[in-house]
Amino acid sequence: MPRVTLQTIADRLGVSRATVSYAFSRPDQLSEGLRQRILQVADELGYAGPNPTARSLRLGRAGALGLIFSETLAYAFADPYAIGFFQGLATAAEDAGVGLLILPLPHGDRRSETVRDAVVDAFCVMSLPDGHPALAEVLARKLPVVIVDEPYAEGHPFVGTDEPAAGADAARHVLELGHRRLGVVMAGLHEDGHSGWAGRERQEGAVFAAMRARLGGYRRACEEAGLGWDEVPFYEVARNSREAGRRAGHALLGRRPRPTAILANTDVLALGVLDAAADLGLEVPGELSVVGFSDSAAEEAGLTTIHQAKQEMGETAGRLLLAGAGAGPERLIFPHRLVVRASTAPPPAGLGTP
Amino acid sequence: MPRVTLQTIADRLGVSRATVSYAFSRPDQLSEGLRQRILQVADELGYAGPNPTARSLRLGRAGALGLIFSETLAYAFADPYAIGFFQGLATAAEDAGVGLLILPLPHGDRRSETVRDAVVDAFCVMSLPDGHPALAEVLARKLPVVIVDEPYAEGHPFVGTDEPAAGADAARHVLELGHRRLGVVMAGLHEDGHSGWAGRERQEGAVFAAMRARLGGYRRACEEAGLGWDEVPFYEVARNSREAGRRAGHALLGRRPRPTAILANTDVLALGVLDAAADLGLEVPGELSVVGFSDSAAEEAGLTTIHQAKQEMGETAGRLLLAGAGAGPERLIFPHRLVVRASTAPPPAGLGTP
DNA sequence: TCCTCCTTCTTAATCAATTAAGACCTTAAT
DNA sequence: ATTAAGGTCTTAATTGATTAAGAAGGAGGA
Repeated sequence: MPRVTLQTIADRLGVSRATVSYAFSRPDQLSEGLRQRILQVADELGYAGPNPTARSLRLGRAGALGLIFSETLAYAFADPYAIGFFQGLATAAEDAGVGLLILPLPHGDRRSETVRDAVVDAFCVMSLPDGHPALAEVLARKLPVVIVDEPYAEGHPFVGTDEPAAGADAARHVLELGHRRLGVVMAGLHEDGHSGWAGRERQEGAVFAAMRARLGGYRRACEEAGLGWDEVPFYEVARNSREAGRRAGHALLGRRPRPTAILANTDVLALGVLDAAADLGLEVPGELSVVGFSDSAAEEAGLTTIHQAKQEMGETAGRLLLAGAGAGPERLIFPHRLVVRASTAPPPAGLGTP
Repeated sequence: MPRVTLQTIADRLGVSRATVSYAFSRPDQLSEGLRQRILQVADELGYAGPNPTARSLRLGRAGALGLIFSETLAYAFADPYAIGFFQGLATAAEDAGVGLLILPLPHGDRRSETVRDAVVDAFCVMSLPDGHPALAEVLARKLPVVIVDEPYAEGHPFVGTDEPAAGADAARHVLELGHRRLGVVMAGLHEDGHSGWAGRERQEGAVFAAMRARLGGYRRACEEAGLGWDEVPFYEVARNSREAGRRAGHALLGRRPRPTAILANTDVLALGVLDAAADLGLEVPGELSVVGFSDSAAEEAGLTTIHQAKQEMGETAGRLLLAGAGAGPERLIFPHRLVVRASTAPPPAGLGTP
């Protein structure tokens, strides 16, 4: 079966290609009778309608927003924070009648033309590590771009959180409750798959800028409270999963003196820490306080966390992109908020502020 | 700033357009020296690389898989079953180096050209109600298609579950435990936003075919156990949310005689029913048994449910689509499995099988 | 009768690439 | 010296549409 195009139909009816095009896209440009005949012949020939790619080329618009994410798609869909953001982005796309093209980045160093070949009108870049080649590929496309959370790139529209302040708020909360023995667990610092205790070097060398900044916030709050950062055990995990959080929880809670408060990088991790506490028969918040981050899986578990306006961030990013490049290099920092629930309380008697 | 195309660069260097094209896509077709000069000029002129749309047109492939979903995107991202499926689909897309284009369907009857204009190589249609116009629009595109779960359309590749059997398995489980007083809550039967008790008519007239079939499974098991279907209170909810499940739970548990077992259409709904039981101080599974569906949010809650191979279904759908239309009208029914956890047990003494 | 205005359709330029086939020149072998 | 083979670049066809401008014809008014 040969391809059926506008021309096929035109030839069959002895009219010009333009006429057939008008029959589909501008009914008022031709007589109703001819239009009906065209539509009928199109149907008989099994014409699938004007080719979208050709249309796209001619009209100069793709009708889609590209979304770049550092993790595999499967992983992205498993992260509640990301999903919240996607929901917002999707809402904006929906309102504008454009699609959302999720672009897989090959995980190894397998070269890919994904970004180069993506048929999109704009790109949303989310959570890429410092120096990830995909950012350069995106910028090379010279389309409107907005970067979400990381990496920090001068001169490009950005949507994110005041990470140092948010991190400090989380830490300050338990410090003000009187805790002096903190522990920290973070996911998403590096891409090398390493899990375990992390010293100064791995902390400061984290390739995900937002997490590095968040960590800086934790640290500043501790130091301002007179707590030496080196006294705070720091556990790094490769994956943001509940199970990883549990293992980290066991590591942290196995230390002597045992921490009375644990700060987790994400809610999912925090839930894992709660699992570990349950394994050990530790009462939360009586014997252990836990703080999460993002308010993405926290409510039902009664987790104290930092709330982020994920959906609004997504919607805003979407609207920025759809408004085109004219918007200029805006830098939108969304407000966060400490949400105190049932996972934090003052430390057990005798273990708090002297 | 005028557009920079291959031709611009060709003119600047006094070479042909073809040569410039080769410089980008087939380096072995020209001397390294010229190639470098071309690349340099391209850089100087701010050339963004070969236009993907034009490329797509010429090559006859879009590099994307279209995904159609009946709900708004925001809602789709909130449904764990859908997310599981997406993960699988995304994995397949990732492996093939193509993107996943999520297409918003306008919710009202606002006409849209989304499907007609989507630049994709194939479509995955998921959970559309009977007679939804989007299916016709998709079929009109004459691209490879696979339908997931619903609607049932003869002659098109299908990926789904044996819903009648799965529904029956869920019901039979509690019936075999000895329960005689059942209650049912289901989401996703209609699109009219109605919540409340649903009689024969609304049950049999459900526009979502898979849910209709699942319901039929519940019913058959009951009747085979000698239980009249009309004796089983049936509550329908408009949205698949935990909160809706809770309200339905209160309605069902407010009846006298009170049901000793409740079958829920989805895990999310089942969690809501558990909330309602907790509100009423009912012990689960001592005083009430609850069965969910999909095994999407069930594990941590200890919920008995029907496990579905969401991810494999997604991966398979993706591979079918990427293999092209040659695959023929396959009909793949994935196995399901009753997973018994801590939310089901025999009914309280005296309330079970005579 | 002549002019104007519509309606309906056609002409042809344009969107931005890819690629088979051919032309031209150099090198090496016979 | 002749021929074949390679390497390098060009020509031109092709992908499938959109749309401004123009042409042809008929209707209506002066």
